[in-house]
Amino acid sequence: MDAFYASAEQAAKPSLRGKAVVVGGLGPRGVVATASYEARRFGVHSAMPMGQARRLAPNAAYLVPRFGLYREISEQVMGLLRELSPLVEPLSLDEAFVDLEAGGVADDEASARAVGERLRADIKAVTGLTASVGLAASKMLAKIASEEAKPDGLRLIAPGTERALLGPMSVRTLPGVGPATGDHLRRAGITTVEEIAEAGEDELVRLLGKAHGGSLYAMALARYERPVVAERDTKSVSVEDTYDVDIHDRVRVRGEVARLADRCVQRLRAAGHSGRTIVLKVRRFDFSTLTRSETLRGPTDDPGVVREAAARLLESVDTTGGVRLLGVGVTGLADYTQEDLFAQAAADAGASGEVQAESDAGGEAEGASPGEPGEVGAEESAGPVERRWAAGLDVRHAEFGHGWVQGSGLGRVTVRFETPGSEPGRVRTFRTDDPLLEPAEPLPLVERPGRAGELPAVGEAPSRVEGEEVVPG
DNA sequence: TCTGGGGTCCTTCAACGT
DNA sequence: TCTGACGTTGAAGGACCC
Repeated sequence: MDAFYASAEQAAKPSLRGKAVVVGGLGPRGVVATASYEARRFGVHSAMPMGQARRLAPNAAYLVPRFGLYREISEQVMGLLRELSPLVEPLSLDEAFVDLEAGGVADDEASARAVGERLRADIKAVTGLTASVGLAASKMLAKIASEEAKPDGLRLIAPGTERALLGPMSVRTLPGVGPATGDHLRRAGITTVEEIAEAGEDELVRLLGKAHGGSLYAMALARYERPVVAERDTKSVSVEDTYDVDIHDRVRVRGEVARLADRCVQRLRAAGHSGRTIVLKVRRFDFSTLTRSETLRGPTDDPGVVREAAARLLESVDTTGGVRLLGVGVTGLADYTQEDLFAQAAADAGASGEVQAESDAGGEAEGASPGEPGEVGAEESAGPVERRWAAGLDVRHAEFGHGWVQGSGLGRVTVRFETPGSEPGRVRTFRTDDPLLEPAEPLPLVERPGRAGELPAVGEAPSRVEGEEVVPG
């Protein structure tokens, strides 16, 4: 999908169409998740500190991400892909590989193009958003093709033309070559893909190690082929928080670690997993990051056990000077727990109460949208609940209807009243505690057809390929 | 007002068992 | 009994991706 989060926001908010939109963390330490193409013209790009983005594009709309909405759109798109082939490998919410051959698509250029174009049309019809398709003989090439196709295009790399195409490209084009590897290669005098091929496998392995060097060499020769894997097992679950201000108070650090452990276990359980290795992550005031881990005798999904392990690990970490980030993770996942194996009876009596009591001290209401970043809600502090309205979130006003938060502060919240299907709407300002104003769910970007078949093309042979692969037989 | 969050994979080193 | 080779595991860190 093209500039996925930003495009979704533009589709949801008519007044933002054609405007610079930046989605990401809005706090003092936020970074850009996605910038619309209009914002990119100002030099704003993913992973850029939000402060820098605001300096470059002061008039852009800055919005908090709404993962619930993106997930829904993603599922629609993945559904279209699965109609194309049983072999669909999602890479993220907005990207996936599809093995067209496994879907019975004829192995010729015209057929592939036809499928790709129909897919793009179907995605547009179902989600209202544009997608780009890369077609090639391997995942790596399909990915490069899709990058070249953006925005809103299709690119096919014909068999036999791969090396000529890749040769002059920067090594950074290859997936897996980031800033560090790029630098490493540059110091060795290698800046293009062709130069990787010329250097030879031994030299690449010497420079980058067996795995990385070997795969990069294969990529440069366009010989890097890995199958599309539909079902990937999750290997770890983790949660982490960056704090607006460094935490110095050791007691507070302990408290945060306990909270993170609980949140991690919630996620672990929701995924139906347990895990054996507990990992604590600490990023200190100077951005140095360290991890400490401990492997238990057996897998657990007990919040108390994870919390205690995380607390033990914290004892070996010096936090004087302050910490900016804390995280707790679990790896070595299993789908049973040590506790399952015995003491089930005892657990029924005691442990179930424990589980309830601890995960949400603030009550059970969190279940619906736990910890969604930027959600409207109370800080976990004592005292009266002050509602915070994050920019971009949906709201409903009893009198004016559906809208979204344009901004808030000084006890006021500004709302623009519009919906995906409406004209750009009017803006009104309310007190943050206005009883007529409440958080709302996102509206669908496209009017649901309701009666299937009314829209002719949809469902014909939809799918979407951000990368796809046709493994040569 | 530099640098998020949630992942994956790889490398290195140490400890341990055979 | 000592030593070395080798495989496996665990711990820690780094690079990369979206």
